[in-house]
Amino acid sequence: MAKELKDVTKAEDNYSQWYNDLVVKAGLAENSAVRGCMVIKPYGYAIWEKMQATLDKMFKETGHQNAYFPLFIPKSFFSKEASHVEGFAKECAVVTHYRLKNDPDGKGVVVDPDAKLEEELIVRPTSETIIWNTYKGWIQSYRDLPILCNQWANVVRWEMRTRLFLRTAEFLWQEGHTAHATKEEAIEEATRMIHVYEKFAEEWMSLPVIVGHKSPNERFAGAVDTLTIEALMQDGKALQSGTSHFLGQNFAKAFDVQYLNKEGKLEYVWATSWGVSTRLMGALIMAHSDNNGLVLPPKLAPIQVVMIPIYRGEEQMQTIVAKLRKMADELRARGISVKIDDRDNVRSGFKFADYELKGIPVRLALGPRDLENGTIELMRRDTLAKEVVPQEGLTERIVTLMDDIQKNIYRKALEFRDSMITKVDTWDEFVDVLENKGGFISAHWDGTVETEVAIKEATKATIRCIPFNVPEEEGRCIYTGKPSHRRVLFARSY
RNA sequence: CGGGGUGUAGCGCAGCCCGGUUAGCGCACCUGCUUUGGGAGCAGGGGGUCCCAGGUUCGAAUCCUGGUACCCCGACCA
Repeated sequence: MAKELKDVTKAEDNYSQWYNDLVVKAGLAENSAVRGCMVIKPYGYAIWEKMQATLDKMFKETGHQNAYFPLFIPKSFFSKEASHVEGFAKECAVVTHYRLKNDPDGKGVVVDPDAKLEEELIVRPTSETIIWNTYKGWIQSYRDLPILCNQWANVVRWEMRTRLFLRTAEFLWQEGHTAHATKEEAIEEATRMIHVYEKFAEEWMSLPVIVGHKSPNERFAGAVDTLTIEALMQDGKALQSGTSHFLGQNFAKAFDVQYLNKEGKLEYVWATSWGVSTRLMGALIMAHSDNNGLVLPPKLAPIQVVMIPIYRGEEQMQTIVAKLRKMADELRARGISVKIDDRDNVRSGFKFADYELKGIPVRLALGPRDLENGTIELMRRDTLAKEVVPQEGLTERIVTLMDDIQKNIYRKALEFRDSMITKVDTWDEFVDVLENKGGFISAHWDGTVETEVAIKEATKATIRCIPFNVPEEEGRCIYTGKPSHRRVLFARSY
């Protein structure tokens, strides 16, 4: 069959090809004509919109407001924070001219050399610099603080290698940028927001994540501390799914943002920034999908219930569809999104397969047999289990089922994730687990950047995070044998 | 930027090595009939700058040279 997916369980050697295939066939996105960019198709965008709406609400509940800052950043802004420029310089798209003209030698257009910009503009890879340049004008006194802004935007990072959703040249995201009077308040904000992401991942995406600190080498360019949520994909690779940075006074100093405190003394402002992107879509797809396609958690599924009439002849179809409409209305009244697929140009078997591919949580099929018996066939996508249930009480059953499915998907992902955290105390074991099992490796590390880099070079594994809740434990570094006070999590990652 | 692969109908591909009628197959699409409880069947039909440019040749999808795009694997990264 044209739409058949490869077997995911046999895809270890090329999981990313399988993933790509799924994203395209499920109608989420496709590669665009522009290098490294993607087209997000309506179905994929509908999922992203649900994510957006939920996150946006959570941000507002924690006191934040939305704002918007320019797409273009003057080049000089970038050089103001040294480690920031170093981190992003290699992947910036640069605007050098502002006009085209007809090609004097013939067809088409060329860049007009007379239209060269005095100062080049960078297409934002992230907005710290332009925002802090703006905040400078907003902040004079402690009464102006805190500033708690979020921006929904696109950013561009000219990556060498791209993958749909996980790493595209242009991607959609939100970036929160806050300014505070004290260090403690900024740290509290960064911590609060990583927990917002944690809650969103676990409760909406059914995606278990590990929350912790990034190691110095993995830290955001310009941050004092980076907090992260790390998820595990089904191929055993980790995915950084959201980050929240404590920026210290680095950007305040770079952009000279000071405020007058109650005592009349000038002080530099403390900052945070935090973001999640369309990469979350990749996490959602890679964490839950199976050989039949996507598996969407009900809270993020654009369509939660699909109804398919089974019929012979026009007359029977009318009767069945009318019955389905009534059921659909009842479900909608309970806030459940329902689609009735009464197309008669495709057969029901095709529809079944197609909605499974798209990950619709619940499928209902109503046919002549059910009309006689007062029943309906119900299938849940997460387990693929089918049962024939009475029409009586259907709405209540489905309301409960939505919750069940949401939790079951989470539980399944959690069991897998936990089974893929391996405690390791020797280097041989470390290498063996990486090669043959994958997943997170909980091991001791001497705390130095040199060791971290050496391990990365030897194995491609990086420190994904130093979990918040990791217990103190004396041990010896897996690589150097030097003393260590706690385990950290290593993994190969996307 | 290095290594590998692929560009032929909307999609997936065969044909190329060994040049030769009107370029072919599956899916999709259109029309009709029969079907419809797990990806329908039959019949008819539409759709092509064979990636681009140059060269060899009586003749190029096929051979040669150069370009280009995309995919996979690395390095870089959310």
